[in-house]
Amino acid sequence: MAASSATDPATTRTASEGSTPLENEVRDDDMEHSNGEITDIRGLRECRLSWTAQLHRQFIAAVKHLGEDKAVPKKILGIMNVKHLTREQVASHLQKYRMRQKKSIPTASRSKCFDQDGCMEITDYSLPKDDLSSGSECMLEERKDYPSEDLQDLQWDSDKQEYGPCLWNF
DNA sequence: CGCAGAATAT
DNA sequence: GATATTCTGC
Repeated sequence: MAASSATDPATTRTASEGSTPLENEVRDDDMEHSNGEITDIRGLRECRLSWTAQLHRQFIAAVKHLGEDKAVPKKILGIMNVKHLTREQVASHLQKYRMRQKKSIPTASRSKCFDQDGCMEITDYSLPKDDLSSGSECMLEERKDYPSEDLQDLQWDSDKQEYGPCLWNF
């Protein structure tokens, strides 16, 4: 458990973020080799997108608007209108999102209902427009009157999830 | 050939 | 467990 994986994912930017804090230039390409040398730096690629609750909301809102069954990465991407962010990133997250539904619903069906990880109910699905540059505006209105059946996503992470200038390095 | 989905790897 | 990457099907 020495776990030195002090990733510290949440504290992306809290208060001040004026001075380019991270400069990712580390391209450690050291593959593992069966020599006596330590080369375990692999796996330490911190460049993963942190899906914050705010980002989640835009994702969820887009999915809800399109329809869970019709929501495809490209459309979600377009509706979210987040400058960076690739289709793969949305697709990857979409998998997780869908996986959660498939596991939550058929499992309990409607018996236990109370989750285990303390999912907090989000009653505010607004589309706050993150960044915009082109005239791509999305007028989406969200209501919280979904069928109470799909109540699962989101995990209110402490209080770091203040939304603002989403700036992940690319 | 691009996109979406699942499978797999990190 | 979460996200990225890879592979396959369409």
